[in-house]
Amino acid sequence: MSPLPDTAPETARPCLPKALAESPVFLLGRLGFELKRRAYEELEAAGASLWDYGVLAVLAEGTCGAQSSIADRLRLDRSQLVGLLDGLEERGLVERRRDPEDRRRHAVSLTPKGAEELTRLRAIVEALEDEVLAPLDSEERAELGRLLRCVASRANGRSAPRDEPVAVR
Amino acid sequence: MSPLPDTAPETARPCLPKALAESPVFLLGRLGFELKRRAYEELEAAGASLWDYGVLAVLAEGTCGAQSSIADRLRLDRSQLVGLLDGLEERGLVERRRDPEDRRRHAVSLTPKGAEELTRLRAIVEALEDEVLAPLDSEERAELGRLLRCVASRANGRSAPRDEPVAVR
DNA sequence: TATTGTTATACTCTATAACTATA
DNA sequence: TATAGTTATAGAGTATAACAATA
Repeated sequence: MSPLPDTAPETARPCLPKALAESPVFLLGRLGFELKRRAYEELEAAGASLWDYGVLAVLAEGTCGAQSSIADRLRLDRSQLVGLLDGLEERGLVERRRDPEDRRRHAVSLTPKGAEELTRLRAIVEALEDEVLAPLDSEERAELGRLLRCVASRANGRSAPRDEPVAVR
Repeated sequence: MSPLPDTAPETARPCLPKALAESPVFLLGRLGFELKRRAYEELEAAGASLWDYGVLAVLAEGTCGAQSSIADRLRLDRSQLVGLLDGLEERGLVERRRDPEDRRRHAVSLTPKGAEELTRLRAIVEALEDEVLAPLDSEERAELGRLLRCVASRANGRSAPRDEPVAVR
């Protein structure tokens, strides 16, 4: 009605347009993005990166016979992994050793110190998880998890059949 | 057991470590990120960007009395908005006109062509939505939407009280 | 010649800081 | 002086390409 008053009414509180705020996909995208940003931020404050966390988590499931297998699992480019492993190795969290049978390869494994670090980082991520999921009771959390896994499993199987980077961060 | 065979068994199919793949927050982050990437990609193929979509969606709810109000709603920096509006204006989708009462301000509004474009882009996003949510029946979709809104509303109210960028993309 | 790990380079997106014109 | 819009610059993150060693 009034021609553009000082503080326009439609922008009194900065909020997203309904069309977006109600779209599940938009919400998913925004939440996910924000979440990653926060995880990144908090891990960084703890002296690590989200990628570090991913790498350590992969190695916790067993030594990797080649660096590229880590990269593949995280859908990370090999060249990016190099720097990450350099940092982790310097900090004594992982160990690279040449494969005597194929001297091009490096077997990568977690050191005891690396396992400790993973525990520490996991605690940080879990705290974030608790905080973000706080508005949901345990039943709702389980349901959300189920729905997400359902969506994710298809997205994995179909939308990234080859080399589409999915990016842990 | 066997010392690092050619294709290490634990990496037969490149998949995420369980610790990550089962974490709802990690799933949320990954899905959201991937989703945004795809939306960005598909809109770009249609000659627009995710930001364009956001800006048009904001304007569809009414003329904005100042560019900064658009930026605030999308949690986008003012300086970034300039280029976006330039592009949209060149394409005749939005209109900038000086506010006669405060000549520093530009009122921004959607043109009829812009409204059409929004419809077109919305269709693209909705198609993506359908595709991604395909594994869920309509009841599950509604439930997912409910849970996400629940989590998001708190995240908005709490985690970004001031100037934390939440980024449409 | 193909592959593993590595290094170097370029590009995209975003964050920050200046600048102008109005108030 | 403060604010709206704009422009310019720098940084992070990532993608791509070239490279050396080994197969």
